Amino acid sequence: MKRDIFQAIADPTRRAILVFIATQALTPNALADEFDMTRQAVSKHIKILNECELLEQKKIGREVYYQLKVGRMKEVDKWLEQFRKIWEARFDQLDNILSTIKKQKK
Amino acid sequence: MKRDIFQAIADPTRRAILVFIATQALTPNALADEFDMTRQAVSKHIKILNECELLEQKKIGREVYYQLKVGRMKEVDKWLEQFRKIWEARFDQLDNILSTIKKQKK
DNA sequence: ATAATACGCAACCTTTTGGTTTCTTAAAAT
DNA sequence: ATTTTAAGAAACCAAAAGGTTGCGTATTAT
Repeated sequence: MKRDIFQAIADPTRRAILVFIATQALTPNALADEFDMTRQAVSKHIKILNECELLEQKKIGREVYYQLKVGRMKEVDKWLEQFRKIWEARFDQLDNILSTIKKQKK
Repeated sequence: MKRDIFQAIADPTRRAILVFIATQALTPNALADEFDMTRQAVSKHIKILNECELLEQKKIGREVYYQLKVGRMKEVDKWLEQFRKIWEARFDQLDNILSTIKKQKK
């Protein structure tokens, strides 16, 4: 289904899950307790995050612990970089649109 | 429809549009030329980006020029910060999951 | 004055999303 | 040995997403 990390973080529940498992490993049930939805719904989100390779998992007995593979977040950071360059360089952001239109006109 | 910036950047076409208008102001028609879709489809994306206050616009005659309000991207950057802290602090990322499970157990 | 162009809006259609309930399997507890 | 618990998988459903075509209006060109 060709999912990417941008789609993964688009959903607010998924973003909340990511924050939860950023610093601790949790099971689907533990996560479901935190949100007002069934475990299966949470599991679906986990599945999506997993497809994006955002998770580490460790099975202990019948429990599965999931944790964020935090390094994968760098992908978003990297995409953002191109804009960061602009907002850091641009002091007079106001009326910038005027100048860039002018540039095109000539 | 309660859209936020994370949903705005979830769509690959929209991400491409954002890059295009980051450094220059463009009209919907000019953008539609760049993508394999109708102007109306592009306009819908623009509408969504606009709802997220990601755009500046300037009407000149019958043309409307859109440009990225680049500062709004800081919102994503800000969200990423909590993870950046972690990936910068964590040298031994491998087997981290083991230690965080252990922490819970005690 | 008339025709052409740029744009936004609305109706419509198909696919994807986010949730549910139900079922099965594997491990743990009694 | 039997029951309970954790979790993934499947079937199903309503709502949202992403696209299309067609229409109305404002501005520009002839």
